[in-house]
Amino acid sequence: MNENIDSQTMVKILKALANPIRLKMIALLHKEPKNVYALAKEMELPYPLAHLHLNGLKKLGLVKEVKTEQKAKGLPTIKYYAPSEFTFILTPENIRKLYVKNKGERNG
Amino acid sequence: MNENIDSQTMVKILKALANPIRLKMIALLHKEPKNVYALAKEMELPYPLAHLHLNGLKKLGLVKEVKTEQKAKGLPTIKYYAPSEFTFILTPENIRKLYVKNKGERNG
DNA sequence: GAGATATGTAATATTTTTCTTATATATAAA
DNA sequence: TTTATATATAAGAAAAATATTACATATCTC
Repeated sequence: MNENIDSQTMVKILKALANPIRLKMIALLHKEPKNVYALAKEMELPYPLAHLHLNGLKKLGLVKEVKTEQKAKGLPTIKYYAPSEFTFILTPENIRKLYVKNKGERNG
Repeated sequence: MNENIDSQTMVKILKALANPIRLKMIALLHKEPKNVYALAKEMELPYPLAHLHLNGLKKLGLVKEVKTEQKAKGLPTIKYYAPSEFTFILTPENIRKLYVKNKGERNG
């Protein structure tokens, strides 16, 4: 799956994705990077709610700021987000591996 | 990812896996099929809680009954569970596909 | 000036999830 | 006869997640 991720982190990532709003956000941002305001409009959500959900994804590194734009001085910088290029392969075997502690394996 | 699964079902599956107890259950059952009582003891959980969590996984088809055993007549049948052989590949692209409605594509 | 654009946060309220306690059944072992 | 084995469910309590409302800032268009 993903390099040395532990079970607690995996639970956090799964929790982040296990929500209809956040999952759809990933889908929409993958189609085209968007700012929170545009995302909120498109999804018909109040801005603070959209901001809250996108923030959760951002904190876990599932989405990233990919571009900024300032239309005029004084106006807030518009921030465009896109999903990061994650790949999580969920199988019983991979889930089991999350609990096999990885004692810092390295070459050298 | 997985044959014609829709976003709502995916959210349910992710919710089921996005819990430390349920995720560990999958890991433990993958190592070796177990009954709920044994699982509860091993995880140091009260039986009703273990039963509750395993039931959630069972309802979604993430774990299955693989063997039953009755030690004596009158005694309850011991039910052994193991994870089903699921594979969910989580990528932004696969998540996007969840929202592209699949108009019953078939051959013939 | 009102409404739309655009950001962000805090406080509260609501809803959902999770956990505990209690109930019920039945046998074997100590 | 108490404890351990083994199942299952329901009710209520506690905790966490989710959603709303309000606030603060700033410009542009109508």
